[in-house]
Amino acid sequence: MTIKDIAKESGYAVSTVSRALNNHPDVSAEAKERIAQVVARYGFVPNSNARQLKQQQSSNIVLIVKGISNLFFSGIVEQMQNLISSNGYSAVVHYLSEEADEVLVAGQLCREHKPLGLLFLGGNAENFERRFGQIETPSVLVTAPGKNLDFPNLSSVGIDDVAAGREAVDYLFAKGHQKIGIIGGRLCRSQISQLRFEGCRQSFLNHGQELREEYFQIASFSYAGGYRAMQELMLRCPAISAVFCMSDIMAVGAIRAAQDAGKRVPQDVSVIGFDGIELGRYFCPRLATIQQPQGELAQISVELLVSHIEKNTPVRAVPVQVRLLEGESVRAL
Amino acid sequence: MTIKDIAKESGYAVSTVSRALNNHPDVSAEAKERIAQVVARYGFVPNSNARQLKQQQSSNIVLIVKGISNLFFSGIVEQMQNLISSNGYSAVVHYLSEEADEVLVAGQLCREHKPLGLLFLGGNAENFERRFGQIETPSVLVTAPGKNLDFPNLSSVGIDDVAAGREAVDYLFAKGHQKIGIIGGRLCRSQISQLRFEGCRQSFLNHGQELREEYFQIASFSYAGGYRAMQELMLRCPAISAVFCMSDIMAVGAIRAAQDAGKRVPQDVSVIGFDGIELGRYFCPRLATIQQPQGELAQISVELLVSHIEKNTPVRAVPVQVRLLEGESVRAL
DNA sequence: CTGAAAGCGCTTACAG
DNA sequence: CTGAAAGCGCTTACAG
Repeated sequence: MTIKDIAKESGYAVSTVSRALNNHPDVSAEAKERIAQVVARYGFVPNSNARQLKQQQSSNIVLIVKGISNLFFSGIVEQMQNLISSNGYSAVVHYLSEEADEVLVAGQLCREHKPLGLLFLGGNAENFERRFGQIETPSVLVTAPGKNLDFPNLSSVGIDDVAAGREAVDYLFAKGHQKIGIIGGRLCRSQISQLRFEGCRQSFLNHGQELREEYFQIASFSYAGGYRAMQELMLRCPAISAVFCMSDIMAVGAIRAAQDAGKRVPQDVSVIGFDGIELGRYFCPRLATIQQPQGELAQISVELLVSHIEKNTPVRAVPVQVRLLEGESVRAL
Repeated sequence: MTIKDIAKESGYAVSTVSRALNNHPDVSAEAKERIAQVVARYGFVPNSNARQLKQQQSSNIVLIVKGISNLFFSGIVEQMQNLISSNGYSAVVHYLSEEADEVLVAGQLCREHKPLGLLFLGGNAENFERRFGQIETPSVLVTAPGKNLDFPNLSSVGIDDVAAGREAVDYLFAKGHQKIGIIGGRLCRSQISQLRFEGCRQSFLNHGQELREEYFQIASFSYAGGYRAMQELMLRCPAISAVFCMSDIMAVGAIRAAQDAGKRVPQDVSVIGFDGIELGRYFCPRLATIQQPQGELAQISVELLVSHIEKNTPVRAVPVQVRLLEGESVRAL
């Protein structure tokens, strides 16, 4: 069943059928009607490969997501998909491992599939600096620091990771904690870890302390990563009374490790996470966390992208605000 | 940059370039070499729209997933993506809401994109009975009851939901519980809920009880759904000492509701979940649950699909086994 | 408002 | 082993 069959069946030429199918203005009401009937009768759907080949682009917006098991991202992806559909485009999700070079992959995807736009969830500024210049597709970098990235087709939306990291540790100091541990990603490999760590350092300085190396423990962004890191930290620095984890998932793992070591949270040790995923509000104890605004992130990114695609509006770097959720996992000393 | 440019640059005809690109046997080593160099120099990637249009099909295997926030599915999706890539195909994930008709959407996707194969994660037998006949693409129905579905291009892989539901409740009886509540999906709309419920009913009968209607509470498959359902249940049947939730996510919500009502889990009320997601092993208390074998489900489904595509092996209905994880959320009375 | 025709970038018989 | 040519199913100037 092709457009040719529809043409034959309806008595119109293929060009007219094509125009009717695409809602072009100059098609008579009668032609529209008759063609619609035939289309409906056969449940015809145009072959998108042919259409896209001809048009030299698809109607797809590709989401490039680093880490499928990232609960924080999956909440955003869900909302983005809805927004993209309601704008008349199709969302295609492409998952990458944490280590993959998202910009390299994006370049290949563009040549292969000619998407209309790209949404990067997570990503490293270094990769963008190195090879984003080759990509001409309108893009938005979401929840990754896009500062200093100056490309005519790259917007960014995200929080201030330094300020957010500082806020987390400030909160622990405000609650009277003095021995504060940090669990986060490898600084040389994860830019957000680096920035949040810098925020921690500032908070320590502001409170008259220096952030000693042994108080920081590297972990992968997973339950198991948080678990092992907390074990290490408790062993190495048993005096620690509070820990800041750079993701809620890590915080869940860390809390479990504390409990398995016979410590209660928050009575014996306090934990604050980062992201504000839904799980945190059901976990026991409810997670204290720095919440990123998922809804805003999704909405602003899609808006920026769509208006760039449709109206060629200039790119922007839009900051969004975090919010401290107190939860139940931090106690005042 | 097209195959034509590569042809010009390398001095060969487009047909030779195409053959070289696709690793066809009868291309001279020299031609292969020279063409590969040009391809590498320009970072050329063939336009997949053109290729797929010509070949009348893509190299895509489409995953149709009901519910993006379904943690149980996302674990499987991750593994499937790896397996699909390592078999030389590309995985495309398409998320649907719980209410969508997956078979209707699949039909459209097939006409539009001509995928090589379809993997359904979740789905309702009724939808398949009604319109799967129109789909000719090799397919596998994963983790949804495919019994009695007799199509020459539909395999299925999944657990025995009746037996699994029975096992969950049997376990609670074995631990001495007598007043047992059930939280699950709407029976008329969710087939797995129906089957698991039937298993519960059998367990009750085997233990000389009848499963009374008020002991069952409908919920959506979410944290919030489990939370509200547990509130209802505690209000309506305060004598209940144990609850079986038809998903781990629901169980997390239910436990939180119990604790917010001042009850400890498992001391005051026991909870067992279903699925065996990673979170359950870090939640406090560790979740008792009926674990579905994610790895096996992913592996067997992809194997069935690929061998059907490549060697036209006949379809099969493969059962997999669940495993009871005791966790810490159920106590013996 | 409608139709005939060119062409998007590939693949693949067919001929040599 | 290589090349010239047809054609996949669409869209879109162009002509009328």
